Amino acid sequence: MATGRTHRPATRSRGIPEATVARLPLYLRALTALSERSVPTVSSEELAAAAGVNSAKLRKDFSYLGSYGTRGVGYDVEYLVYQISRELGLTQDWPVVIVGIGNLGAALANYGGFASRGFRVAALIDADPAMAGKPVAGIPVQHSDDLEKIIQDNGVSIGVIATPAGAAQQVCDRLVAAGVTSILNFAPTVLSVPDGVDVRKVDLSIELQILAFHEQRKAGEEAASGDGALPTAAARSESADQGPDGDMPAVMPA
Amino acid sequence: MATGRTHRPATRSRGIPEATVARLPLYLRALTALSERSVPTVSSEELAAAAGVNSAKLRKDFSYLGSYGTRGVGYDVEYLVYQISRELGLTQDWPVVIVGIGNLGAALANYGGFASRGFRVAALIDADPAMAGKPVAGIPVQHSDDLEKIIQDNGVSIGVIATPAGAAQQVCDRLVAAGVTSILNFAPTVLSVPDGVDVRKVDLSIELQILAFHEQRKAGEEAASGDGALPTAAARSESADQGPDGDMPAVMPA
DNA sequence: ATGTCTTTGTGAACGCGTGCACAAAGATGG
DNA sequence: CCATCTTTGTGCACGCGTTCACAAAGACAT
Repeated sequence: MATGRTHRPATRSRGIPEATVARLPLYLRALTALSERSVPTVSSEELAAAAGVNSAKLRKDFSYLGSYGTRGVGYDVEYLVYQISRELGLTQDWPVVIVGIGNLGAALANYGGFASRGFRVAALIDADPAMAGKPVAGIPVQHSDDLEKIIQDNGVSIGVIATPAGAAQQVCDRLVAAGVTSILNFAPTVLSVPDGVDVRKVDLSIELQILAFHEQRKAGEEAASGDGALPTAAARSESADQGPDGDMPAVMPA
Repeated sequence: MATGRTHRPATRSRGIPEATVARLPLYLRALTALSERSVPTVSSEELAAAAGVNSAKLRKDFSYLGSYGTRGVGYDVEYLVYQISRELGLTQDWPVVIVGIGNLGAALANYGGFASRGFRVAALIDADPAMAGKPVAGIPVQHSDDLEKIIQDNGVSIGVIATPAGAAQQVCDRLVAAGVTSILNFAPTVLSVPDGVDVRKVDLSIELQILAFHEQRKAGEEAASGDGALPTAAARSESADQGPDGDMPAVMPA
């Protein structure tokens, strides 16, 4: 998994644990798949298997939302889809801006899974004047000079940062000042934001490093790294079960 | 953050907690930045601030690696960079294959932050015959028919899946059968893998949904959703502190 | 050498998340 | 209406992760 919670005092919002919130989208995806197959009800056991979690955990998660199941039967798929969607705030439209239209930004802009989840790419913003006006994914790129106006005109509260690390904090500050209160950060930097602003971070490099750690453990051990030979301070390394909407990865062209 | 741990029995590898492992790359990035500014030593307080964590947590994390600090002074930057790199297995070369060269796969292939961390894109693989031979990021795309041979010839143990969800499990199975034991999955699907194989998942859609949840909490509450009016089952919704290498987000062209 | 001052390393307490195991609830059949 | 069977909802215990707070360790000055 490529996630990491940033700047979140583990504040349990109205009794729903953060860990549960993080799993709701997972359940929702599995449920939507069932819904498309016109499955009327599902047991916690089946749904848990589809979502890849423990069934007891799933039931406990749902218990935070209320008692939506029927004992002896299971959960009504359609009803549960609605309840989770509502809880996640997906029944409303969320305009989103993407800042930094490089390779990644463009890939994000092309992602088709936004709309089906209530997210709408309201604008693409880049600092490069040469990009301005050029359409990406059918949306013309706008220059970052107009960032504040774009945010306000569209009532945007969620921003995606896909700029180089050096620009991320500055972009973040402007987004926040303009009214954005939730940020998804792809830049490899720790963003500092005022209280009340949520930041979530996606960092491929970190994910790979975590995999490498475990990989080393699996492969190694017998390789017996010379633990004794500690280097001096100068010895630095030179260093098919298809989702409903999401038939594509998070970032995929149509 | 766009991460989610998948299929990991919280097995504490040789005493290093999983949560600590997930933070090591963060420390490493901060340390590398200090190293580039030729800062010789750093205190836990300073480093923690740079990495965006609590200083006590950082010290405890480091304590799992050993006693690398000097009381009254702090940590030797270069030495710590080396120790963490070694612990994460970044002192060796990790050949990686990317399967699914769509928008995202291409963006990943162009990511420059791989090499500086010991990761090397050994091959790009796609199922589309039209893609075969076409260079992406200077690397010719190979057809998925040759997947097994590519894995084995290059000694690849880490695979990145950037295919549509429908193909992900099948690709995963083939990767695993060919010898891959760590997978970074960008497809919105729960992958099932045998024991001994690590899977980490990156899902943009989930991250946005989590943000939407908190956003709704912040904006809402007074919006007073009509909780009483429960819909029938049919009422479904229609639905600049620059990192060293990582001057770019995880996925950015050179 | 002695004292002071800074910073590490960690013992201990606390809180969250997980999973077990079971009682309560309801469906279903006779 | 009663018995049986399935599945939920949850009380409880356990373990991991976080944080506090402080003793131990060393640098540095005198």
